[in-house]
Amino acid sequence: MKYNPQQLEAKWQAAWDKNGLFNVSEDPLREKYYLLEMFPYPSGKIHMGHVRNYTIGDVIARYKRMCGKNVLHPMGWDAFGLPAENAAIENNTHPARWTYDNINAMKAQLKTMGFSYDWDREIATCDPEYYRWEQLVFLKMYEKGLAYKKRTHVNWCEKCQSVLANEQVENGCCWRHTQEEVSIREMDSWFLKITDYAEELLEYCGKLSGWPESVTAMQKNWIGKSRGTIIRFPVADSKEVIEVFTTRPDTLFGATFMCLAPEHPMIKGLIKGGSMEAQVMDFIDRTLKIDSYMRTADFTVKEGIYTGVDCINPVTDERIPIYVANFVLIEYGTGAIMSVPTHDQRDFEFAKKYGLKLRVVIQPEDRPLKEEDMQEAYEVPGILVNSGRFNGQGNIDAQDNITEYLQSQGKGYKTVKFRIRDWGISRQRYWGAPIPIVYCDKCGTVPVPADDLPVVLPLDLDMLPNGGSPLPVTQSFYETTCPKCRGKARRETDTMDTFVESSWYFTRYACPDYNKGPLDQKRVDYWMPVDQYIGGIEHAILHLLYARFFTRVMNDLGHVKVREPFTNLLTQGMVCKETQECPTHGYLFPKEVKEGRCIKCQAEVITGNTLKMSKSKKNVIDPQELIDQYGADTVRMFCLFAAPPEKGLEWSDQGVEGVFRFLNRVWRVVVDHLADITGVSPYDGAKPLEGMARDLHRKTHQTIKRVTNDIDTRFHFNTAIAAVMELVNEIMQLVISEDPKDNTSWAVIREAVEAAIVLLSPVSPHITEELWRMLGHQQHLIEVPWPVYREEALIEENILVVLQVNGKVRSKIEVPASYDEKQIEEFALKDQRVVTFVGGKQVKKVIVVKKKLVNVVV
RNA sequence: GCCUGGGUGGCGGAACUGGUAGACGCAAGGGACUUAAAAUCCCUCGGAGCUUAGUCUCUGUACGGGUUCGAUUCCCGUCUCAGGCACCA
Repeated sequence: MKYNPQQLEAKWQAAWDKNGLFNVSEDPLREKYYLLEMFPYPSGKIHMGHVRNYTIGDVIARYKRMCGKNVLHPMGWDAFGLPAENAAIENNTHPARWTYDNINAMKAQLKTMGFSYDWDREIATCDPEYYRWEQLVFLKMYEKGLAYKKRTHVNWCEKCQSVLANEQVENGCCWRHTQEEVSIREMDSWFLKITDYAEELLEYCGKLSGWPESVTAMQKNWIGKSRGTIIRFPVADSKEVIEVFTTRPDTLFGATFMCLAPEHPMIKGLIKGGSMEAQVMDFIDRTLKIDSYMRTADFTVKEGIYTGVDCINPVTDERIPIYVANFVLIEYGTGAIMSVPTHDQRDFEFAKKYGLKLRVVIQPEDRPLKEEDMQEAYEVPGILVNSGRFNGQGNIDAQDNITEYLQSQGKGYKTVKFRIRDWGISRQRYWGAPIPIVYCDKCGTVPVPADDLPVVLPLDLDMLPNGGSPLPVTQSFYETTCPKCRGKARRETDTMDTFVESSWYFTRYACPDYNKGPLDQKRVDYWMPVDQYIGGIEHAILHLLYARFFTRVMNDLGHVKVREPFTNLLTQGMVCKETQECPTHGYLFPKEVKEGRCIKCQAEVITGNTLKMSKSKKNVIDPQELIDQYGADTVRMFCLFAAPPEKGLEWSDQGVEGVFRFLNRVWRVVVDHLADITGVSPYDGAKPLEGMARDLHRKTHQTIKRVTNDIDTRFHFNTAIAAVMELVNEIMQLVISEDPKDNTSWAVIREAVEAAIVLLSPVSPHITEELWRMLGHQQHLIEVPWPVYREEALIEENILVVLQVNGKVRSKIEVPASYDEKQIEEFALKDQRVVTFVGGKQVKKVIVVKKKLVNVVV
């Protein structure tokens, strides 16, 4: 009987489905385990990245289930988003139609992979029954001031025809359109007040012990807390005061000029009627025309202009000039800085360029520092000089002392600044959740009453050919009555960033059918938090930070008990493959290459770098084709075997072959000896064993131990699979080379075969299920308890001891395991090769490591 | 520049707390079976050396040092790759 994966996989998937094998409910008597993979955007087809992500998750889900946990393992769809609108225009269809067709297609594909999802909990975020609760949460946030609208400078992507959040801008470009530079526009926009939670989000980064440090480090970086001091500089000959933010108050006595951001609101007033008014305005106009990416690029030359106005250094009482400078950022600190050219490299360069004064206020301990000799700023610790009463203090101590002094004089105060800014969620898009707000000429901004929710996204309208949102031109949508005065009013036509949906979907999985509120507290409290979350590293900041923020909001609103959503996080690496390029036809799909040549022109194909699989580079493998050829079990196993999950996975067609060969070996070892194996019960440890049977029995239990350890504590599925491969190799050896005739040997073989099947079942669930039934079992494998190794089976009568002389391996001996250290040492010193290498020299020292090694030092 | 994480055979990767470096797999080479091929099975496989071809010797985990009886593993320095942040005052 031949291994026919397609046929038996379909059979078992149907059986699991029919029995509702993966559907779960709350059971207070059992320990819960919530395993979650990041839900996909329904683009139409699953790709290798999905397959890897979901396979890793499925192995853990099945493993935990076999260990007796009540496992929640749901799946759903991040269903709003721009591609649906573009596709709708292109194919003359509707985003909803396109989205739901894609969901159906992808769901069918996921089912052919045999993943153990509870499909009864499926969520699509574009369903009004989902986003109505999101709208409700938005209204509650609005009430508490956590959602607000303001006119401000925002990031605009021309391709998206929409505003983007700061987190969605990468290297000055849109995160979805990496070639599209983001421009700055001034617009009305809705924001969520993530900055209220900045301190806590940062603090908990240090407590997320189940997260990779790289991710928490990135988040810390993004939140960007810095402690510093606000210092008030009076404007000379005026009552005005300019506040600056600095992290280096210790250098205050060396501040010899000030710089303002071009957008600083006080500039116009300061220069009005002054000698420099026209020139300064011209400079500001020129600077602001340059887009923000170019303006802040590191190669942009530092430039500034004197305003003609001075201010007073509050500790030296000296008049210092005020400049406007292109490198000062309005959004950080106060948009004004005090400049200390002697101890800050940027200020040093600026001062040299414009001939400004230098004053050393920190002296190194080993050499004198003089202003006229300086080639660069002195930025490391030292002792304060030229700093009045603070002279002689170490500069680190002086930071607090000077701040306290300023505070006592009313000239400044200690403060904390964050880099993170509020989350801009307005999108000028159609295919998203409507923001439940109404604008009334009389009453102003009015929230939609909770009873009127959901504000349903209308489906009966046509897309605009230019790609813009049809909502602002759809009268039936935007025309409404004011909930307060019943007069004519206009609906908000912006929709929410799709990251809002993904910020709470994981809680909704606990109660997807609940219709009295966003969350059914009882069920959510049972399942939350997510015990293990798995997804791509690309969401290190975006989704994972938003979700942590949103969970805190939901907690403050009383919807969930937890404050952190994800206890453990696994970020899997990308799936990569080398690119192939034809000199005339550009990048080629693997199919377009035959024997190293382009099938269109026969030119020799250039093999390029190994890069993340992407359609644009055409270095993609369609998982469906692999499933059709080898079956899901092979595809799943290869994804796990080729590399540990957090590392990149390099695609290898031969590697897939190899895994397929292995599964065939497992198949044959059972099928070819079915009568012999089923003729006995698995070895139970009662009868003493010897020879190869004893070795195999030991190997079986060693393998159980290794695999359990690899999966449970390390998620190193590659070594777990390797361990089972070793076991299968040993089974084959006994079956083929020894050709056993006795029942005891077959009983040991049966024990080993069953262990191999059960241990492999989370990885390749179909073939193992089939073999398990062949052996006469009735249960589904997922209902079989995870095997436990027997300690006594691991005991070895002889152990191998490595003998070293001066740290070099010279011999290996087998000694009875019962030997103590003294006996082993005696044995080692008598070993012929050890004697040779000692060569009659004086033995200085003998190190004995129990059951492992002896090192003789001469 | 700063913050993470890496660098081990021809390749993907093992080596868990410092104790035999290279598990497992791929590729390659040789052999068995076969009229032949496929499939399958067996053997070899880091490098160099050899008057004893071995249970041999030397060498080898990016590079240079150190600690240790012993270092892929710990410490210091350097190079390099990947990801993130970056004129943040």
